[in-house]
Amino acid sequence: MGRSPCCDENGLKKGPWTPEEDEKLVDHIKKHGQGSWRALPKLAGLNRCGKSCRLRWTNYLRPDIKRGKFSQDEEQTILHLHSIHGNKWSAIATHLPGRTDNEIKNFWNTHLKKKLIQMGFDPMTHQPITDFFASLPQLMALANLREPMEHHPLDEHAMGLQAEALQLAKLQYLQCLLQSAASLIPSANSYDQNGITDLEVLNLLNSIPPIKENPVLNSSELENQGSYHFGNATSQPLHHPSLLSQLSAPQVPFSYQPSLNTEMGQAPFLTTILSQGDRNPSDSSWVLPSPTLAPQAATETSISNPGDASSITSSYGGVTSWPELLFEGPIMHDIS
DNA sequence: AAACGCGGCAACCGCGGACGC
DNA sequence: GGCGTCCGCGGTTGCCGCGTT
Repeated sequence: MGRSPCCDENGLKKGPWTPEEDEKLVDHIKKHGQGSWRALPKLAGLNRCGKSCRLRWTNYLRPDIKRGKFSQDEEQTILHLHSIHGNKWSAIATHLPGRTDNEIKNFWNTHLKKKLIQMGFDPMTHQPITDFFASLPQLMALANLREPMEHHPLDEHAMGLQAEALQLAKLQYLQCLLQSAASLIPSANSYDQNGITDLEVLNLLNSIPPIKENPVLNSSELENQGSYHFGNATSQPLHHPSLLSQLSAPQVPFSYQPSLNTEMGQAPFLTTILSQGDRNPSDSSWVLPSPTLAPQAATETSISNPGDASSITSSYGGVTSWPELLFEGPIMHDIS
C-alpha cells in the first residue's frame, strides 16, 4: 500500500512541459510503447517523474486525442453518463473516443455543472432542486414589503427591487409547481393530480410581465438585498438583468434528457422546460403546452445489474414505467 | 495603458486498488 | 497474509489569457 515517492524526489522538474520534453516523450513511446512509467523518464532522457510523464502522455500527447470544443452530442452524452456514473470520469471517457477523463472533468466543472445549477438541477443527483420553500420566506418578505422599513417611503430603487423580488418568487413558485407536477404520472392534459392545474400555472405565468432592463437596478444591489439561496448545495447570487435566465434557462438552447441514476437507486425525474415558442408573440403571454410523452421519454427502462450502465435496457413505444414530460428549448430565455 | 478579476485548462497531489514477491 | 511497488483515478491548484474597469 506504500505510496510512490516519485514526485517528491528532489531535482525532478515540475510544471509546464517544454516542446523538447514533449518530443522526447513522444519519441520514446513511439519506439518502445507505453508502460513502465517509473523507468521511462530515465530511458527517455527526461528529468521528470514517471507519473508526470504518464499524465502528459494520456492527457495531451496521445495521438488519438480529440481537441476543441465539445459538441452538443458529446455534452448530452456526458450529462447522461454522469447521471449514471457520477464523477467516474474515466468511465465516462470510455464512451467518448478521443476525450480524456481530465478534459471531461474540466468541462464538467467549468460548464455543465453551472448549466445544471442554472436550470435548477442538483449537479450531483441530477434531481431538481426542491428546497424552494426554504427560500420562499425571504423572497416573499422582500416582495411583500408594502410598508417601508423604518417608515421611510420606498424610493425608486426599493420599488424596483420589490417588483423584481415578487417576480422572482413567482418564477420560483412556478418552477416548483412544474417540478411537483413532473413528479407525478401525468394525465393527458393537466397537472391536476396534485391540485395544480394548467390554468393555475398559466395564470401565474401570465401574471409575470415581460421584464425590460431596469436601469435602477444593478447586480450588487440585488445581491445585497439578502441572500437568495436556490438549492441546498450551491447558492447562486442573482444577477440582474440575467436573473430570470439563471432560474431555469441554459444560456443556449438545451434539451436535457434525464436518466436513471442506478447508483443512487433513484427513479428518473421529469424535466419541464418551456420554449420561446410557448409565448404568444402578440402579447408575450405564456401558452402552456400540453404535456406530451416524447418518443424518447416513453421509454421503458430496466436494469438487470444496478450500477452497471451496460445492463440498462430500454424499449420504445410501450407503456412506460416512468413517463416523462419533455418540453424542448429554454425557459424564459432572453425575455428582454 | 495599467490593474484587476475571472474562467479555462494543464498539471500536480494524494489516495487506493492491483499485483508481485 | 503482509509488505512494497506501480498505476490509475478524482480532487485540487495555479498559471495564463482575456475581458472589464
